[in-house]
Amino acid sequence: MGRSPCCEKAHTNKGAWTKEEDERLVAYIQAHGEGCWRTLPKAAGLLRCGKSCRLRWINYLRPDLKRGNFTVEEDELIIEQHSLLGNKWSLIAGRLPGRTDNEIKNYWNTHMRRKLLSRGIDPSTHRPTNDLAVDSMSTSFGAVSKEEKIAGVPTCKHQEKPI
DNA sequence: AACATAGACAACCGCCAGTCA
DNA sequence: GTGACTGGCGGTTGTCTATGT
Repeated sequence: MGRSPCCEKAHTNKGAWTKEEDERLVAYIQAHGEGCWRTLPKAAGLLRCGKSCRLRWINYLRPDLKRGNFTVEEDELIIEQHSLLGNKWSLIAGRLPGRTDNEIKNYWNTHMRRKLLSRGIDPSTHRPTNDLAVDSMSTSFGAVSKEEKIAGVPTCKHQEKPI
């Protein structure tokens, strides 16, 4: 069928955001709210894709973000939530005020994986690493079945979204 | 001092699900 | 009921910095 691209790629900037772009985006959102991401870049005078603006705002520019190191309590909460939810980063982020899904995902993939491995725990199954051979296929997290969702495992869409 | 490697994190890509005409 | 559009998500990549040799 061929989806239409989310934006005019030929006329959009890519890569790292400049300070000026950040300022434009923040100023626009403070004045008009988040609104429609597709039209926002044009309205704000940014040569960026709407998705890119959304990501930049959510992951970096939002005023309620708590930046800096994760606390021990946050570490433990992430491990606990990951063992329950798997790679549902947005859900985990919803339980950590001021943290974003991207931040948690990066933190997991760099720090936490190694931390768990050093404890002898497999980061994807939360089982002892020497206990892995058995049914490792069937216990993979991140692949939540429709049945599981219907049965009450919270879905990420439009739920528990941090503002 | 120069280079190589690893670590950290920002940003992009493709897919999926919800909404609406 | 159907298809297009949009927002949102998770996986992956790219780039910059720190550390080791």
